[in-house]
Amino acid sequence: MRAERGDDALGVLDRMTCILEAFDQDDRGLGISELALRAGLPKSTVSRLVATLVRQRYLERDGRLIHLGLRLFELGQLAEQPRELRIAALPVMTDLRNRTGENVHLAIRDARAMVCIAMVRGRGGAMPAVRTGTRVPIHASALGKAALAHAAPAEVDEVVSEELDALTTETVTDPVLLERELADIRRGGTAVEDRELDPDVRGIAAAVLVPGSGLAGAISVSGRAEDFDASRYAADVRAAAKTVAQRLASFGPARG
Amino acid sequence: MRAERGDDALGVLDRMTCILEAFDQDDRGLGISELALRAGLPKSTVSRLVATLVRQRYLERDGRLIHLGLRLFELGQLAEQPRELRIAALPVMTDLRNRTGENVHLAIRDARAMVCIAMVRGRGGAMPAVRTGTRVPIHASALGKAALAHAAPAEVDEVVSEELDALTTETVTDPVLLERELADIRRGGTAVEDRELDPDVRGIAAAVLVPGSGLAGAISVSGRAEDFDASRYAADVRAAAKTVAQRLASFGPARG
DNA sequence: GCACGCGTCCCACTGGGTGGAACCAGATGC
DNA sequence: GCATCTGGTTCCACCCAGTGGGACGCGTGC
Repeated sequence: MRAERGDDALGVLDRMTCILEAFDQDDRGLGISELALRAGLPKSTVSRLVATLVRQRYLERDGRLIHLGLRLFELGQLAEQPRELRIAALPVMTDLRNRTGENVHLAIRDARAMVCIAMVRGRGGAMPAVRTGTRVPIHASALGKAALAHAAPAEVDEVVSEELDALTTETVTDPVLLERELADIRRGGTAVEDRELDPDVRGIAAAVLVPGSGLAGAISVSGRAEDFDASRYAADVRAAAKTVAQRLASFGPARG
Repeated sequence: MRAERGDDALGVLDRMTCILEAFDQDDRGLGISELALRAGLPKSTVSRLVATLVRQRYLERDGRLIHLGLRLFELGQLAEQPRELRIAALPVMTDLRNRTGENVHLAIRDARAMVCIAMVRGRGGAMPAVRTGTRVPIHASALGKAALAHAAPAEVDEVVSEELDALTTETVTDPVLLERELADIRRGGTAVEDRELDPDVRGIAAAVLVPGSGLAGAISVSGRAEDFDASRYAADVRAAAKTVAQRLASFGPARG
């Protein structure tokens, strides 16, 4: 009954990962047994490791329930890539949201997904489709398509070749159509998305491209599908992305 | 040349902590040697552990430079306490910022500090004194005082008895004065702060108190010291805190 | 060229980590 | 009341993952 990982040479850190991984979006604390089950580890091991992790403050414990700890949140905020981008982008995002009144998102590409690292809520109170810290599939969002359009052709092929799953009836899953769309994005500078991620949301995004060091992320404006006119915001989004890139470049020399 | 921790029975997880702890606010990546130095661990050990942590994606590596990884950011966002509070508070914060036009912060208490978990930038573009993920001393901020006022008397004593350091000339460091102020806060429902944290910032905050389960955090409005009138926002801040508490309570039964 | 600093690899040693089983605590039920 | 169940902790003999000093290789600068 070993832990279920491809390569079964697992050290303490791998076990720890299994434990931390076990938590997801929306559970309110797990007990040791449940945790052991999800992590695929013996209860005694989990009990011991959890005790250590609680001492280290990566986990918190409230009676029998275990939670991810505040310390983890703090550490996460120190992560460089999101931190720098967020600092560069926040004022620009706020400005963009003031101009448009819509929800504004900032995300970083990670493999086949975009990780949302900041958000400013619009005036309308439209429930944002994406929350900070969550991932969205790269092919099914304006953010993702904007980013993907500026990836190396080989990478694009790799993403596109894989089976693209449809999140709504509108999601573009045809490789050819998607590639064509990416070409348009490269030309026009913005990517649009029409109910491809959430049946009630539309959006428009632009990539944040830093001259020396390439793609840093993407920024988007989105709102309720009924009354959202993407074309109206294109210029603003493009300008915002450019400003963010400039600010980012001015902070310090690109790394790598 | 052992790692410098009070109790020197250190396992892998403790070593890992030493490594992750080594990163701070504003460095742009560390080399193995520098990291080993800061962590107080042998270079070979650090090299090996870092390799593992990179595999686990807690760290990222870009040539010789090591960074905290995106995965850590994602995990951190899953931490329950900040997540729930943030979800409950964000729309309310946005609304509060629209009413006031000033920077709005949300924080959670942790021992002698307040950890900022969300922020909405004001209209004025005043540089916020506090960023998401950072800590501010509990006695030197509106957020902190609002929270502290609702802690158990024993806890208050514990905090107050310790030496309180002055961050500016205005920071309240006298225990007696502070206790008196806390009493006022309990009475009036809001805490004010006048250049006590940053010589150019003033603010006002209210505690988010959830009936069954006590203090969940604090919410504040702050702005440039010159033209900031705390009293004008008192009612709004109080109302916002109350709304957040209600939303939080409505999400699910209190834990613990 | 030589010396220096940085990162990785090697390898004999050992104690931190393991996990099944026993144990304990509280809740439920008849 | 006793039996039972579920969830968490502790025990302890076994052993392999992790250790770290030192050798090695690489790039850099004097």
